[in-house]
Amino acid sequence: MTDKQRPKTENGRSAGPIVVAGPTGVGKSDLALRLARELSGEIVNYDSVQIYRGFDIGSAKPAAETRALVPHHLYDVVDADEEFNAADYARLARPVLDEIVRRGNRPILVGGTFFYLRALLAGLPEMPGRDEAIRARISAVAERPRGPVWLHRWLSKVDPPSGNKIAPNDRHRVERALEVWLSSGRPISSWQRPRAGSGELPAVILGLNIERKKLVELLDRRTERMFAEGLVEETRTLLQRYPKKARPFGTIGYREAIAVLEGEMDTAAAITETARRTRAYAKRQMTWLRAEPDVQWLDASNRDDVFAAAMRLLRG
RNA sequence: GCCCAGGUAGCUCAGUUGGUAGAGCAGAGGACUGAAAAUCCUCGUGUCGGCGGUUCGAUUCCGUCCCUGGGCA
Repeated sequence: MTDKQRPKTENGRSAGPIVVAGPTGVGKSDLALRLARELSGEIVNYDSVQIYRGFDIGSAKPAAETRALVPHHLYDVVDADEEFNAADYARLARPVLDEIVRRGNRPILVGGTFFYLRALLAGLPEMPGRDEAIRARISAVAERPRGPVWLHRWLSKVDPPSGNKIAPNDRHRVERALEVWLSSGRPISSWQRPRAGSGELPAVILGLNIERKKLVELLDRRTERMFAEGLVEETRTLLQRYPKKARPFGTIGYREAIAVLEGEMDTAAAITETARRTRAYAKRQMTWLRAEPDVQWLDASNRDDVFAAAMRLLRG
C-alpha cells in the first residue's frame, strides 16, 4: 500500500484503518486504546479467541472498565459451540468497519490472528465454504490407520500443486483442500483471491516488537497471572455451558486448564506448558508478520514511547 | 564407611552384543486460501563424568577416582 493509494481526509491524515499488530503480550491493546482516545477511534478486535463469550482470562481480553472508555467491537460476539472461522470473521467485521467510518471515526484493529486480518483486509477467494457433510466423510477416512496418507495421495492426484505444497501431516489443510475439491469440482489451488483493489481496505499496519528475552519474561509472568486470577475456575464454568470439544477449549491456556480439571496435570505443569505454548505462538506470529509487507515496525519496550512513535508515524 | 542405581545435546532420556551416537522437549528459521491461540515443515558434533588399562580401535569391557540420588551402618 503506497501513500498515493491511501485515501486522505481533509486534515491530510490517512483515513484507513489502523492495525495494531505484533506478538501476543507486547502491549497491543494498550496502544490501541491510547490511539483510539487520541484519534477518535473505535477498536475492532481481530483475535480469534477474544471473540468468544466468556473466554476472558485466558485470552487476555480487555477488562470491562477499559472497554467502557472507548467503543470496542467484536469481543464476546460468538458462542464457543458455534462454528466460526476466518470467513465468518471477515463477514462480521466488514460492516463494523464501514459503520465506524460512517460515524466519522477511525477503526483501530487490534488482535493477533493475522489470518483473520488478512481475510478481512485482503479478502478470501470466493470458493465454497465449510460443508459439514463433506467434512464428516473426509474425517471418517482420516481416522483410518493409513487414512491421512491416503487423503494426501488423493489430493496430489486431483490437485498436484496443493499436494506438493501441503504436508501430508497437515491434516487441517489437506482436509480443507479436499473439501473444496469435493464441493466445487475445482482444486483449491485454482481459486484466487479477489483482485487487489476490489473491496480491499487500505490500512496502516503498526508492528510492535521487543527483544525476545524481554517478551518471554512478560509472557511467563502473564501466564502465571492468568492461573492466579482463576483461569482454571473460568474454564470449569465454561465447561458447564459448552461441550469440551468446542474449539476455543483447544487454545493456549484453556487446553491446559482442562487437563488440570481432569487431573491429568497439576497446576505447576499447566503453567509451564501454557507458557511454553505461548512462546511458540508469539514466535509464529512474528514469522507471519515478518513476511507481511508494509508493516511499520515500532519498538514497544516502553509504552509511552510506542504511543509517541505511533502518533508521529500516523501524523507524518 | 559399605551396598545399589546413575553420570550421554540447554533439559529428560534412549542406544552402541567394542567401529566416536539419537529421540522428545527447549531453542532457531519457515509455511499459512473458511479449525488459525489451530495445523504443519526444516535444523541435532556432543572431551557419551575424569584418569589409566585391555584392544587395531573404548562412549561401550576392566580398574580407579570424582559427582548425584537412594539404602545400610
